[in-house]
Amino acid sequence: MTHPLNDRAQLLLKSLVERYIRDGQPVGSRILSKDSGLNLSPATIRNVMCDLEDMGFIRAPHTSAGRIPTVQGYRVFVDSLLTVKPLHSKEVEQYRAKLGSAVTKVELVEATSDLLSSITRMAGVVTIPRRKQTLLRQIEFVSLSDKRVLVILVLNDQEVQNRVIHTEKTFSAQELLYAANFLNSEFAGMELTTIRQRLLASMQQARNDMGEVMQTAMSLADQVLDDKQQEDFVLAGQTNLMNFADMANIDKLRQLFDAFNTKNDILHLLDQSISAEGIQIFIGEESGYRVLDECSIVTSSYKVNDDVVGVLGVIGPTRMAYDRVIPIVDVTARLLSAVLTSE
Amino acid sequence: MTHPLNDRAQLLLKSLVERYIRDGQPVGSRILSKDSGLNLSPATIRNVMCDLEDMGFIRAPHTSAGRIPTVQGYRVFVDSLLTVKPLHSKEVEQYRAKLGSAVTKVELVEATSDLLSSITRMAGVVTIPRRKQTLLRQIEFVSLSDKRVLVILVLNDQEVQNRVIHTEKTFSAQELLYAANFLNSEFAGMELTTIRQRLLASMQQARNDMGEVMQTAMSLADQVLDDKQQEDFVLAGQTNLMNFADMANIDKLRQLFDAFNTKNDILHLLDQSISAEGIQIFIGEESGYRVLDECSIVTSSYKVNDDVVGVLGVIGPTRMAYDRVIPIVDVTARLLSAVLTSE
DNA sequence: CTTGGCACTCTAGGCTTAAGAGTGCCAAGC
DNA sequence: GCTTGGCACTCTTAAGCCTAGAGTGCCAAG
Repeated sequence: MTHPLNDRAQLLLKSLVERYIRDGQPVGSRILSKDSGLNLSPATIRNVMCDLEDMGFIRAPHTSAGRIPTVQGYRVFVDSLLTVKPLHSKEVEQYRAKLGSAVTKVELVEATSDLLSSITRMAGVVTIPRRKQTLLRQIEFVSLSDKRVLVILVLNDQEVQNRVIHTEKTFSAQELLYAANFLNSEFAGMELTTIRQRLLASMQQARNDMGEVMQTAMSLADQVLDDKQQEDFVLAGQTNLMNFADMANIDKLRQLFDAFNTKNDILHLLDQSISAEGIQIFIGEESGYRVLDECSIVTSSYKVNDDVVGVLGVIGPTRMAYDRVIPIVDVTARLLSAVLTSE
Repeated sequence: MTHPLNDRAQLLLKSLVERYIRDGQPVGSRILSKDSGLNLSPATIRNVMCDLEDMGFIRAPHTSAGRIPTVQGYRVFVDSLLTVKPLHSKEVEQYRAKLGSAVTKVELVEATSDLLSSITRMAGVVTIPRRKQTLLRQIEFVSLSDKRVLVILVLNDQEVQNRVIHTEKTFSAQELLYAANFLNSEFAGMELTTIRQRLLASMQQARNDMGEVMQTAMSLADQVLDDKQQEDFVLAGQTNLMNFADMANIDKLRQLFDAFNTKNDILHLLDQSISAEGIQIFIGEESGYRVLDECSIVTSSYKVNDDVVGVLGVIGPTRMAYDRVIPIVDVTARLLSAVLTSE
């Protein structure tokens, strides 16, 4: 459907939202009359504002205040009225440099989150990138004290994971070396999920043919591969949110912070953006989570080699400078993708 | 020196502080007259309160409010007037169970921090335990892609550390295995600092006598051992602090949260407790850090095998229930020590 | 369709007032 | 000499009142 709004109404809505975002004060007809560029008297403007209110795009906090945007008002503004402020290339260069100085992957994610929060002066959030395909490069066993074995997985040539597993008997270093060699020769270079399937298959099929050590090696490997990658995100600048009187009462804010700590809700919300290309915006109650009622979230997915692997974004008050935040999130996502892909 | 306070003044100060901690309201002479158990009229009490004010233990927020304790007042209260509320053994058992369910060391520290914050409804903090003596159990090398080697250190039979180092040439798996075997046979079971010293010594002494691989092994090991353990702490329940109107303005609170994120100041403060036996308490400005002006911190060191390895504590408003918090911190420190020692 | 005029409504802030709490001091009493 | 009731005084808090100002909706004229 097209908007039931004529050009003039759209322009006025745009002016109103921009003005409100700038000043944080309800906007009245007089201000809008001067501000909009149209040469209309306040009375005329009032008529239009009345229509806009009927359609649910703006509302008056009380009789004699101006109007402020509703969630639907912001929505229209963001979807079809917004003029985005592109970033200067100088700034972009600066940001690129900041991300470039990160060494490990975790540092990179943290740097990105910091970057988002410091530029926008709101809260920045970046999910830990998923591994799209996880190739096993190498597996090693180290025997610890009795009945405990340390398993080291080298994945994708970059990442290292290790965990300790408990076994039924104590293995000698020889046995473990033997097992590792076998697994490496058999499975190195393959995908973890594939390996897992094959392991299961051969364990059932050929139970009797295998030596004891080999059997154990397989069950060890199976234990190790049997856990899903848990999702997580890194948050920066949450204290920035304490500067916004918008989220008036401390109690709301506390609930929000608790949600950051719990992580579940936020993760679910971010997950929704992972499938969508480009910038995604949740305004106020749109997110569906009560704690975020007075917040907006601007997100973008980011990629490695054209595969989406994570989401980043900014969380702030509904009344935020979308024209600035959107390009920031967009550019940051691109920069992060570039860094991850070039590695 | 002995207190310049007679018994009656002490009793009244005690009553006043207890009452103020309970209600959060300035305490007047009438209340104290009923509350203290002494059979004295408000007028008499007023005289004593006047003395207490002159000595700097209490003060009146304004002419016609009651009195509230000053930092020095709290100090006297905590040092010599307090009657501590011991915990029920049932509770202690419960706490022990909570800590017992943690698997890794990090989980244990987090559980402890959670425990402190959930019982006290304030913020809990636990430093990551220092390793007092670090025995090398095993060292392993895994060659990654070109010129990068993954080094795995197994320490104290429990801990595993790994890091990636960059080398000048690419080593074969054979070479690395050889090097690891050498280092293990030479140094397994020794302390890291000792190993480091010996490595340095033999590298200078016998440079020419050693094979190339051996030299590299040593320099690899040297690179790995050459980093100090960085201090850190785990914080839980910081949002609990948002419930205290005491730290009235959001701005103070924000500064405090920022200090939690920066970690430096808090770490320095906690460090001061690591040398002191038993419970340590910083009240208000005593801590020396402006952000903590309206907070008190109750800490205790904790041990592994009688060696102090860390500090834990609780951070809350100056007006906290010391009689409850002190035993909680004390018991938690003992429990944590016990769990760490028994491992 | 636009506009000036106008009555109306509602808020924010300033001012006043009254109630209440608590004090310090004094003089009387044990 | 300590204790106590009495009393004048101070200061805060909340309520009530009032006014200025902002903004509205509607209407009738252009």
